[in-house]
Amino acid sequence: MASAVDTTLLASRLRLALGQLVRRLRAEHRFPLTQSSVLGRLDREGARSIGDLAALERVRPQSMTQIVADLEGCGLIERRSDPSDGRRALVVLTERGQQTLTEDRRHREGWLAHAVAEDLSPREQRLLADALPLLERLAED
Amino acid sequence: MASAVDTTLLASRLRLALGQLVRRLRAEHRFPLTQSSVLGRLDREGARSIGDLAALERVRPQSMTQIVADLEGCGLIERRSDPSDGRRALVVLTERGQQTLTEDRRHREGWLAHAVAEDLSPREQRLLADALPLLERLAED
DNA sequence: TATTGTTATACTCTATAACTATA
DNA sequence: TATAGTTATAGAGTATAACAATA
Repeated sequence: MASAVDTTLLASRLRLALGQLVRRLRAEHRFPLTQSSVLGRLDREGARSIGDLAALERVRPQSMTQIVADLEGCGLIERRSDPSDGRRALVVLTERGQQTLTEDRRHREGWLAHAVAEDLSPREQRLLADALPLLERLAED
Repeated sequence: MASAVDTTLLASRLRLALGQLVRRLRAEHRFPLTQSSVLGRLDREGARSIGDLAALERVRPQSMTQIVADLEGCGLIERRSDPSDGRRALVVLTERGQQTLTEDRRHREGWLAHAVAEDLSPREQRLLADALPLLERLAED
């Protein structure tokens, strides 16, 4: 059996690495993290209400209103009123949003994808891919 | 040989997970990420100038000035003028900063350490620990 | 003149509180 | 009255620009 992991130390180093990575990402990417995240989610999962998006992205509904307004201003998403409930606004990707997202992916989403592709060996990429679901679980709940 | 990793997709999912994790961390921790990072670094590596800290944490010197001023306001660090260069200000942990840091660690640094300890199996903790150096390398350069 | 650090100011992202509209 | 969303405002965190002090 492998030696036990010091979870406190692990968390501490993870937090440090996360902070630096996010600062680098913010400097490199065209879209704020949450906006990018919302675009990707709409692409993968289809139309969503603002409240749903807020819950999924773990921001307040008021914050999501602003995020959606910004994306709408860029022409990347559209609102469609829910026919069954006049209060709800469904958010969908526009064609331009779809294109922008695809472009972004095709260009490897900038710095991070480049770093993953260039600085990590195939074996290390595999290791990171295996560990990623753990990060996603930690982020989920 | 294992199948090749889609680095674009990997980067995309990693970015998503990072965004959510950082939002959760920001909500859970007593110190902003960078302040916490600076305290930990001073503890591990000893006195550092403001310019050095800025470079290491990848923020602007002006931002580090503010961060150090906040930490000084809380009594967690002290400035000492460098006897060999009157321009430089060396930043050192105070006893209280040391205590605060130790406390924080002892309490598992809050949410993240708890999540790592509770939500991940020992095997998964090991996997995350193995992948962590990769994240640190990505954050480094 | 180059380097270290500070001050002043502004921008980005998200939060809280109060409000409107629909159910 | 409860729910979905918006508007207004504030706060944290970091950036850029202009400046002061020392080398």
